[in-house]
Amino acid sequence: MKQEVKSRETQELIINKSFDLFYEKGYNATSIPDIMKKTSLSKGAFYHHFKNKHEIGKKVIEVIIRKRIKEGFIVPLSDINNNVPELLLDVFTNRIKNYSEREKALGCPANNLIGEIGYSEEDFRIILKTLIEEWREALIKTIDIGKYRGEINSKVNSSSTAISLICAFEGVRSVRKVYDDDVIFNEFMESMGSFIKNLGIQQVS
Amino acid sequence: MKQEVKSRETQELIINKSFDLFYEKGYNATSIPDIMKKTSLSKGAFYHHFKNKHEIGKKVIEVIIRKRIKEGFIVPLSDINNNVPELLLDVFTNRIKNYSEREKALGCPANNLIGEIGYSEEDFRIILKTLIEEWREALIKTIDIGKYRGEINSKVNSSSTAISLICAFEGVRSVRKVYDDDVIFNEFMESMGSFIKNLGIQQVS
DNA sequence: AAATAAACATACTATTTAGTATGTATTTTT
DNA sequence: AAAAATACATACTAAATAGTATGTTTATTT
Repeated sequence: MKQEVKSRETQELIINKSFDLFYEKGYNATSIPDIMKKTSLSKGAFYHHFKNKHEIGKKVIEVIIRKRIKEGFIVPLSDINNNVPELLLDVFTNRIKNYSEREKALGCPANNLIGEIGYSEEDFRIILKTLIEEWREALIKTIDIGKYRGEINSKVNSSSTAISLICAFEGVRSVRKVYDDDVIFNEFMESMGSFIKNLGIQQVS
Repeated sequence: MKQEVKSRETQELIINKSFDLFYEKGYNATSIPDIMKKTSLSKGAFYHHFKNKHEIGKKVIEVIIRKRIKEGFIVPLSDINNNVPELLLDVFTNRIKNYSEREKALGCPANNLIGEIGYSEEDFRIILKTLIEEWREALIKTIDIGKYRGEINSKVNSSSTAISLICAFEGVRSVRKVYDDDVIFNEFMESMGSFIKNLGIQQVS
């Protein structure tokens, strides 16, 4: 029992530190020795718990990145007392203001990983796709609730709107990475704001 | 004179093949030996023409990626006989349909590179920022022309709209990478289409 | 045509890397 | 309490890597 706890703690430490490094340096640029330095553990510890680098990559996506998307973008949508456009405005614009300088400069961990995978690393692609799908489904549900309540125009296509919100958001976090100020975020929030507000009024066919 | 031509041709070959590899495998995952295999040249040739890997990275961004953005997204905007919303619709949605399977699967080369750079590689960041700025300025001009002609609502913020278009577009090319079909593109085009059409009509304040 | 310089090729070094083999201390099981 | 298994650490191997040093051939200059 005591051993089980220790084992889990070690694994979590390795996963967390791996995430930090992948986020800062990228997946390919991070080596196993890099991870071991950060954890103050040995290579023996790593290979006792994980099969190889690919394995820790998968775990980081499945556990850490998934948790971040869930807590940052899916859970906040369940605050259904709030008006739906307000909710979307909050999740996709207001929250940007609270990002740390580090988060602004490093962008979205999921998106960074997507950028790194080419034809290779098919495993990563599939897990990341699942995460995006979970996010998208939650958004569709929220938009549908908005329609039902009359807060969102019934002509709005929930599915395509959901994808556009995700894409625009991932896009701005990516583009922001090349800037060293918040101009891009501020401009984006203005335009995104009117896009979301427009969901409530009559659309062009 | 003959030598000068040969030299330039060799450099161009190395730059082109490097771009192909960076696009397919990513910058960090591509080694100098990888590049040399693709060009059928030797290491001596590489280091005769370029100082190091970083140098070729810069050249690829400055020359190839810049050319792609210019030809693909800036030049088409100068077709000012066309109605501005139509022009934007063409550049940001219709053209997606003509992408090859390879381009769909690999996403946007510039965006992939942005994803890979963290705090490191400050040089790349600055060049990429310049490219985005050039793109943005061209878009702002186009939108302003649209306003002047009455094709775009005067209340539209040209600058924030330009950034949003770029972000959304980069975002969808990124998100598309994790899918293996065109569903995301199609859904995006619908929503992006109504966003652009909305630029022509009355906005919510 | 001799001297020079440019355009490469080949062979090497030093470092880093993923992954393995083998050890040891600590738990857990029997 | 002995045996076995777990959680690591240390020391290694083999391959890959960026970059250099030193050729050799071809073009250019004098």
